Amino acid sequence: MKNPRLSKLELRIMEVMWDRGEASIREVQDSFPEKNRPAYTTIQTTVYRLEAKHAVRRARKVGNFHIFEPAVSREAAQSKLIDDFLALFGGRVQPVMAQLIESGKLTAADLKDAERTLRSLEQEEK
Amino acid sequence: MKNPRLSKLELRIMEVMWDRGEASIREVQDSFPEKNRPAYTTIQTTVYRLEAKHAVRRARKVGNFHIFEPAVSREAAQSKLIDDFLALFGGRVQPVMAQLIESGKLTAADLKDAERTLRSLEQEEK
DNA sequence: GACGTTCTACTACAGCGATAGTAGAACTAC
DNA sequence: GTAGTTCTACTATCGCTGTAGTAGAACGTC
Repeated sequence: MKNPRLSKLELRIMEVMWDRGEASIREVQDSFPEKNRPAYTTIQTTVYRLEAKHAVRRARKVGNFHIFEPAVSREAAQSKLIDDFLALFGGRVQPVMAQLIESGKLTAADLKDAERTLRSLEQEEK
Repeated sequence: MKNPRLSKLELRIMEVMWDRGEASIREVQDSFPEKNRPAYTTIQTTVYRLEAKHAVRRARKVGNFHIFEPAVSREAAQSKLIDDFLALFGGRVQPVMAQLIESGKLTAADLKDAERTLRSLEQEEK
């Protein structure tokens, strides 16, 4: 129940919540490009499911509509996502890195970046 | 149809195919730990679905059973997997790396490794 | 060649996610 | 305070995945 598994659409909705701090169903729907925008009730159903999973909660009511806010952090959700993904590779990071490099998705610049991140994290922990 | 999306169980079955080059349904089933081994027909159904997706094909028949072989490469399948995953992060590799580092799943040693892989790949391309 | 074993081909079903419709409540603008 | 708009709560459906059962064919052993 805590740190639930989020689907693609659910995650897309959570992004809006995380970015804004809170959002109504209408706001979430409007955040989709006009072309390819799900029906209001599609978003609604999915937000309700997020609520059932305790990923969002109703923050307050304005007029006749509810405003929702995240109940899980972006970090926690992304971490869960990555765990699930790594599990498909036997939980090992190495094959993922290899595949990323071979397909050209991970460049030398990305690696430099990663090293910087790592070092600054190490710094913090001291 | 080419480079299909594979589910967790499908992928687990493909691993056996890739490792051995070919396998019967029985062999695939036996590859699961005794504790937590799906029913024979569960594997069978899933192999049939892989066949429908053109991820495996029937290589030959021995006695009254079929032997299957991969029809997509591990690289292609993993690449698809990673693409789908990255799409959840807006197709960008950076947030994934950051999350991996922060959660401690990606260490300095892993990064060194990755650099080596990258360099040897660059070498090859010359 | 009869018997038990193993496999195939097919069917079934439940849970989840994406999708959206409908009825009725609530609100807003006159 | 009535009319149109918007939202809620609920319901429905479809495709995919994991799960497995059943009937009958094929096979191996004596």
